[in-house]
Amino acid sequence: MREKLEQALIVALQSVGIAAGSVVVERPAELGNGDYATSAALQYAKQAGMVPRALAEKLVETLGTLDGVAKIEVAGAGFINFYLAPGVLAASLEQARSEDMWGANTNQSGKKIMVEYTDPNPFKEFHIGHLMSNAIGEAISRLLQCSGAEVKRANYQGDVGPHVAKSIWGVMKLGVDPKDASELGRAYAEGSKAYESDPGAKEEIDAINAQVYERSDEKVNKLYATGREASLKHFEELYKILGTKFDHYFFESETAPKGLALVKAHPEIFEESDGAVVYKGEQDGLHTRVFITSKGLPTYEAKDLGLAQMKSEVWGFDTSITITAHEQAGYFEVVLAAMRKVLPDIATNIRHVSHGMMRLPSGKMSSRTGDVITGEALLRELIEAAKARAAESRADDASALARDVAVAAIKYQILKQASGKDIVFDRERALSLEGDSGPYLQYAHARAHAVVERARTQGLTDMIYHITAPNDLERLLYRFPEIVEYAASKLEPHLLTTYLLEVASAFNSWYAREQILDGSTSAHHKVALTAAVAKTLKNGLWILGIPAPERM
RNA sequence: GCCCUUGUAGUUCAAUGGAUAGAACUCCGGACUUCUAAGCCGGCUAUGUAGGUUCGAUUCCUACCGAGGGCACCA
Repeated sequence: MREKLEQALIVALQSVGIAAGSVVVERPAELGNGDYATSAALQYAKQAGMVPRALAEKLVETLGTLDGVAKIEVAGAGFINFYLAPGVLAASLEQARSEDMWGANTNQSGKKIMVEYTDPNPFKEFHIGHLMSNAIGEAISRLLQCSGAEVKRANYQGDVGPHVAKSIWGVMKLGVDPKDASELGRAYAEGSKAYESDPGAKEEIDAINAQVYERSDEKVNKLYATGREASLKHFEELYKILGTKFDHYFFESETAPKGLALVKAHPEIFEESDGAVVYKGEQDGLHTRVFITSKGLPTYEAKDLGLAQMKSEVWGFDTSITITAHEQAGYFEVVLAAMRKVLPDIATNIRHVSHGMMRLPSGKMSSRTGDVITGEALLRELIEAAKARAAESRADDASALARDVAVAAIKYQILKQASGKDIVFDRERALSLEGDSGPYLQYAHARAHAVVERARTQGLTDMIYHITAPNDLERLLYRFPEIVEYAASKLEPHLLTTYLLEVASAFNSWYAREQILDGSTSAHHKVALTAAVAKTLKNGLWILGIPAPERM
């Protein structure tokens, strides 16, 4: 429809002697300004030698009547607003009501895309940053799936490296149980502190680090195997609650030897400096980074080269997207610059998406100092907060509902804002289940679902009528597929989140005004509209990775 | 010092270069013997500063001020 209007406008402009390469037809923010609008008249008024309003009127006259458009009018300084024909809206409502794939598109059809996210490290806490990466990564994966792409979810975990050595050292020192995942986080904090303050401990930890790579010490091997397994098992429980199912797991213990080999095979690209092997990023306007330490161990940089190679070996992707916090953006650029030389074919298909960080009002969280809110602790708190209400709800399983509501609350808080910005974590706000929140969307969905169910038991069929005067809700629903497309093209889930809030809000207002099951003939249409709302919210929430319970 | 991100109501966030800058939380005030009150209706308050580009700037450019992050053997 948009393209059709743009084409018609270009033709109309030509008739007044203006060769416009392109015109922009947009969605007015206010529904009162039509379903589509253009400011072309304002843009080209000068060129046409006319006042904007006169040009706009001239264009409207030239456009005449368009198929699917009920009304075209000039407004404001010279905007041209298009109002869709009721039949067009009715057709899309019918799709919304009846089609399971409502909202999906085929823009990325046939594309194979790997999305890597969450990336927690065994032996460390699963903190809020991982929750953030998980929420964003899952939503992006689903946006791409809804665009027709074949998506594989990947999780890359650091099971070797200094943090592991610190944790193992802490386990030995504190004598904690390595089978207990939460104790490992504590052990890590202990080891990390000692590493900085106690030279003796630093030496021991460095030794353990080498032993982990070489598997040379029985006791360390055993602690390592037990702790690694406990961590990974613990993470799986969280993924289950969060609704993520990974297709591929990569580990630093696997990427390390590959990365090491890649760097060593390219002495023309990497050079030695102070005993380490580095890549001079200055040649690309960046900075130098170490790929192999002076002790001969691969750093994260080298491992990432190995990872890229592994990824393309396990699955021939068209694009691989890595989602990390913004603090790694600079690092990633250097790795990518090096990768363009070492693995040029793969590097062109790698994309990095960075998001802001979760901050405490007091400042940055740090797992090294233990100043963190773990993802698990936060989820637990949220579930507790949701329990009282869930117990009074209509849900068959109150504890399952409490969990769904908790996941919605935290994910919504993350996905409602543009991904580049930091999120200031406010406990009270996160625990709030009202207003601009995930549960608000869930509630609107459950409500709509309940009405449709009731209509079914009454034997009332839902049917979209040929609308005479479309209301805001009907016009809003029409936009859903476009919003999904737009959010997918930008890899920005928040565009969908804010839209769903509008839909839920419009539905709640409408619901408060209208009696839906009023026994009149229009009840058929109102139930159908309610079903369309339910489907839109359900599909939209699915894309965001937020559960949509049917009863609350 | 250099690089990246970022400054919008008291607070947390929106606004593909457009129309009266939207929500929510907080606070105040309402409605309901009707399908779910995690809901609805009404009220208060905002674009860091100074220039520039443009018919039009929260959005683009420049400078300044503030915040966060990164910049050699951590991930």
